[in-house]
Amino acid sequence: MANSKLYKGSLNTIILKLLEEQGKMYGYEITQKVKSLTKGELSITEGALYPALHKLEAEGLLDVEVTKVDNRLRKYYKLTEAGEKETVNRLAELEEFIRSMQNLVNPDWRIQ
Amino acid sequence: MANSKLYKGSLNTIILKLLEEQGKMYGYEITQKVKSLTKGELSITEGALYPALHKLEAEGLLDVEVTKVDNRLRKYYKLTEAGEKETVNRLAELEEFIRSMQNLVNPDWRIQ
DNA sequence: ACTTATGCATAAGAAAATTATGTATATATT
DNA sequence: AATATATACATAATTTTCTTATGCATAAGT
Repeated sequence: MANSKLYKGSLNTIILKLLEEQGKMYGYEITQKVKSLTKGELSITEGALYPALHKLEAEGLLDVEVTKVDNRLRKYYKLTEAGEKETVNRLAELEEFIRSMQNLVNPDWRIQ
Repeated sequence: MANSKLYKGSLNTIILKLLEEQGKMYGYEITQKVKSLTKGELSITEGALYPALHKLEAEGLLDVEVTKVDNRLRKYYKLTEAGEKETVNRLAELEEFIRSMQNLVNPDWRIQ
């Protein structure tokens, strides 16, 4: 993965944003969604994703619902109320960060 | 620093980009430049900056020139030829990364 | 039969920061 | 004159956040 080193620190925000958008998702689904949304540019490794989900749950930002589909386990995650609030904050931070990065590396870019 | 956790992985690219732009810079100057360019949004800590400069130098991407100004030490860094080539690659990667992140967190954004 | 996809998880290690600390000189403030 | 802030470098200890490797299990494709 070309950009694998670059998304450090934003994984949690990506997870929260996707859950805000999609309502509920399970781990494997998140990895596939990120791949498709970024046309393969970013892939989340399982070694990063699952610990991140567990931590967000421990922090009270996510709720889990375990189900079985086709005889296989699925753990659906969704935002708690606290998670919804926190998502707003983290997204604002990430967007501000992206703008700052753009100012640094390409001051000519403009956001419409 | 609000966004301090978010630029992980991009510090080296930021350094290279600034040196490409400015020709030569010293460490303290880089910290101030990043602050001013991002209106205080990003600040590079010294504990991150100096090891990064040393590493880039060890990799042959930077050259150093030590001078004394007002009886104080300054270490001016500039890109080597290898550094100039690498800067192009890393900037392309970072820009691609930024676009990917935008697709994830705000698909409505467009780059002009 | 074998491989790939789906789905979870964790441990070991590496990378890249933060935080804390240290040294030293110059300038501004009280 | 004393003190604080700014300038300028550096490194060690620690933490955060990944990657890589490994493991288990079922389903679907070849």
